[in-house]
Amino acid sequence: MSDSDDGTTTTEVATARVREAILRGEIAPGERLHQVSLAQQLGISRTPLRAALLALTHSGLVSYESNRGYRVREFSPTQIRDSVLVRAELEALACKLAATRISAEDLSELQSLVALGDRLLQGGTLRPESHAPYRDMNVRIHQLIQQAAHSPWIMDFVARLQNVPLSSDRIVLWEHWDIIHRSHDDHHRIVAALAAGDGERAASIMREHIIFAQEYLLRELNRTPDAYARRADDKDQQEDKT
Amino acid sequence: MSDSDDGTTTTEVATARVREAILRGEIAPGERLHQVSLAQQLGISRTPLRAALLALTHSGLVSYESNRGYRVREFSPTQIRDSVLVRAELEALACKLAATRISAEDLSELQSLVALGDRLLQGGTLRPESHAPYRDMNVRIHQLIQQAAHSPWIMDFVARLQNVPLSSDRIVLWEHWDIIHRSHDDHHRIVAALAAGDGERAASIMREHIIFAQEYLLRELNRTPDAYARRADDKDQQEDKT
DNA sequence: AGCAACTAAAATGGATACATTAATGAAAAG
DNA sequence: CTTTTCATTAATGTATCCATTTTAGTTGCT
Repeated sequence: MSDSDDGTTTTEVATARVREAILRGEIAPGERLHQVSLAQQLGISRTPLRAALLALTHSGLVSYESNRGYRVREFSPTQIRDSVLVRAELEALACKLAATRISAEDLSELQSLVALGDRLLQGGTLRPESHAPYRDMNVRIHQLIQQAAHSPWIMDFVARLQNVPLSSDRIVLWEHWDIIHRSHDDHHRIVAALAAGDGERAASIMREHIIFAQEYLLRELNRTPDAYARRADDKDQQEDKT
Repeated sequence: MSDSDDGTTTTEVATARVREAILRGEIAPGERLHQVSLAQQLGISRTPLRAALLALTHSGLVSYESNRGYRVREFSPTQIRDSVLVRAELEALACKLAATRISAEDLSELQSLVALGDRLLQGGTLRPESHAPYRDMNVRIHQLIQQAAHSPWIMDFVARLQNVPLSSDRIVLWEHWDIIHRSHDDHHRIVAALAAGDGERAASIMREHIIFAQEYLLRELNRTPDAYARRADDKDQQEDKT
């Protein structure tokens, strides 16, 4: 087995490593994923690598054709926009379900997360060292609501949609702090609606919250295409257990 | 390789066969899927079988734990109900998207499918030999709308949700022909709304169309639990290429 | 007699060797 | 000179073998 064994199976570490390589853009979309060279590169045999590629196929990062191997999946601009619509609908449904099912613990954690966001945004802007905590808070809020919905499919499907480039809610344009403020105000309202048991209202806010963020991001990238490069800086710590 | 080679790979036929066995209920939910015995039973080696089990895991029929093997996934009644809510939301979104994107060909196929349903329902009831054509028509309408939405995720996610027992739109209570009539009237209205470009209206009807069907099915199964047995009679010809 | 620890058997995870299919390039014919 | 066909090469798909982990059974101790 590989030297760096952290308790998990070789297949799982291979999945994580190839996944990161793809998300970081080290392998271009459409590019072939040679089994032999990749296995050598990772220092493992083809067996666990094939399992990893299969896993990535089903999490939507890789495409496959019989006897013709695996490729990094590529997405059209339309597909990218559509993926956000689907995610918005799913997270809105999560709000509806969570409103009647959320536990007191989860609700209070949501409220403290919102309060944490307030502290990070104190002074009107975000200091660079607050970027990572803010992004983590954002991710955690969304995850927690999905978890409170107690629907395995919502979490699973949303996780797959997060793999679509430019669709992840982990991409934040840090310099646009007015937008960030508005976005965090949405968080306030969503959590308040959930606390009040008003799932429909939480869902409405969530839907707009997600769709606008994507729309704004794409608009800005059209204006200043170089902003995309910043995305690669953000380290990836999201797991993918399908 | 196995004797019955129809052009596809061993992994693919193994996936299909295990999938059918699970959907037919030949392997009970929660039951272990022994790799050695299953491979022997199928007359193949463990390698393609493991690939098949991994595929089924990611299509949601099988669960997996490291070093502890695969099991037939089991679903709680709540999960079953929730899965239909998710599907309803996804198919409603498909309507919204399809309304502006559907091609003339797809639209006319939808209209002829609705007309076919009218012919099958002539006389107020369904003859037994019309059951299969009616179910296929129903499935095709839903598939066609998803296809017209041009969103790979919607089709993919809905396909996974169809694997949840009692959630498939291929289950029809044939003796309740009044319900079938109402359901087909929904088809009329959905297609008409799509033709008129009114995606919101099509979405509303679709959502109710799906949620009610499930609600009614579960209610009837509570009254006469033996009706569930009929499900197994319906042959399965839906493919799962993820 | 009950519980714990150790041992053996069986099942899963991974590596290697073999078979089959697709891709590439060269050679021959039009 | 282009095109088609055939042969070679390389990559994927499958089978078998080995390693590691889990689990069940048994034995010994309290």
